[in-house]
Amino acid sequence: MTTLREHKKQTTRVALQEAALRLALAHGPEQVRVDDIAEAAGVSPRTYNNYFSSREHAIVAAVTAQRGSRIVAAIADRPDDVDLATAVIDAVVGQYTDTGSGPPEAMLMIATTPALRTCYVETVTSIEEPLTEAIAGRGLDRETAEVLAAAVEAAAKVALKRWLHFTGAARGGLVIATGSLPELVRAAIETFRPAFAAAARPR
Amino acid sequence: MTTLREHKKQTTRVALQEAALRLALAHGPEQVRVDDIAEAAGVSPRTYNNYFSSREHAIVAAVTAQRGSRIVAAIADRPDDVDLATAVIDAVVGQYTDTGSGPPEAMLMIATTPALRTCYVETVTSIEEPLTEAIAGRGLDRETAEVLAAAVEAAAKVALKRWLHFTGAARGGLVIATGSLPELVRAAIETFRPAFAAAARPR
DNA sequence: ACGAAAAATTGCGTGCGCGCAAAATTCTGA
DNA sequence: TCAGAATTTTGCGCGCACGCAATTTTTCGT
Repeated sequence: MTTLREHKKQTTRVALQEAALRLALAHGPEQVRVDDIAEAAGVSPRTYNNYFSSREHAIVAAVTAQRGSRIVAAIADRPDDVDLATAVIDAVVGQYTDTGSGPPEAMLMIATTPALRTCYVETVTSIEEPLTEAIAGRGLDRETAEVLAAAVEAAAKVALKRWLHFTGAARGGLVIATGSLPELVRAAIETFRPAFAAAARPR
Repeated sequence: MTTLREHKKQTTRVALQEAALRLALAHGPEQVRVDDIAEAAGVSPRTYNNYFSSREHAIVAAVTAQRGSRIVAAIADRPDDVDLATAVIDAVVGQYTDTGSGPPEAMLMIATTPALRTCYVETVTSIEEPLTEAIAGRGLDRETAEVLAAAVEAAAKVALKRWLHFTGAARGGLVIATGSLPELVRAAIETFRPAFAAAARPR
């Protein structure tokens, strides 16, 4: 087990995330350059892009880091007699509960900054592959698992966009009555329960 | 109807698309810079980015331009007694038939160039909004329509990735038996037929 | 037909993303 | 312990994306 290397990589990755979030919260997200983050993390600017492919990525990653692994764990921990749709929905919804979303100011900043908002929604993509594995692990063939995982991901994105839309609009004083984020996510994914049921039925 | 303006915009947009595709096919996609495309279209480099947000976008747009409007038309042209799922699936699948995909060399270039491949898959996103309208137009509430449209889009992306993966792999001499693109798209979306059925049922 | 309003084009400046090759660091086997 | 292999970090350079403000083009009311 090669350890020193992986450990160091993980360390600088976390250092970059935390530096990025801290600086963004302190000076405003538009005011922090990649060079600032790199310097704060004690690393060269070029190295930043070995870890994150955009300026916003590190900031958002500070909040969304281990989402994928948490979801697979949540699904795996569920007894096998729980039907697949329920297990998946609960697992994904669980990731969008207040707990574990990092400091509350962070989410506000992300919701009110267009570039961060976009990046945040895109990170939902990171659940696709683990979700596929988890679904395939419950006996569905891989092809179907991929499509269902993609659908869940898409539904989560839609829910997220709605929520961010309203949260962002709240800045302008206009607040429309709408569900909480977990409720929105659940309702959206629930649309596919019939598809899960049909896919789980051996044909 | 303000016409001169819109007409001119449409003209330069098309000029940029065609110039981009032509140059990319001629010299290879990596060898053509934004400035080259702009010059070939008789427009300033800065203007290029008023029309397309990335270097690859114009090239891909030359092939995918009016996909959204074609899909809504295809759905609208279907008699109302055809069930929604069928109408949507046929409409989307119809867009991935050989016809209308532009010159065949173009698709090969896109399939074998990573940056273009990524961009091409992303353009599927452009069907989301029109698809939402079309579905909502058939009597489903907007919320559900959005989620279903997103799922269809996601399924199409998965199918596209599979197809591109194999097409790309064919370069390396490894060809795995797999369906044609339309068949892949159809099979993927078919997964959601139950969800469409359940959503169409008034509750 | 003309002048003001609206909108598109353009040049400029800045920061970003990344390929490449050299330098530094870490790992492996003897 | 140490030399060579493997991997990571870094500096450099290029082209891209885009905000901004000035300029040019198109539209519209009279």
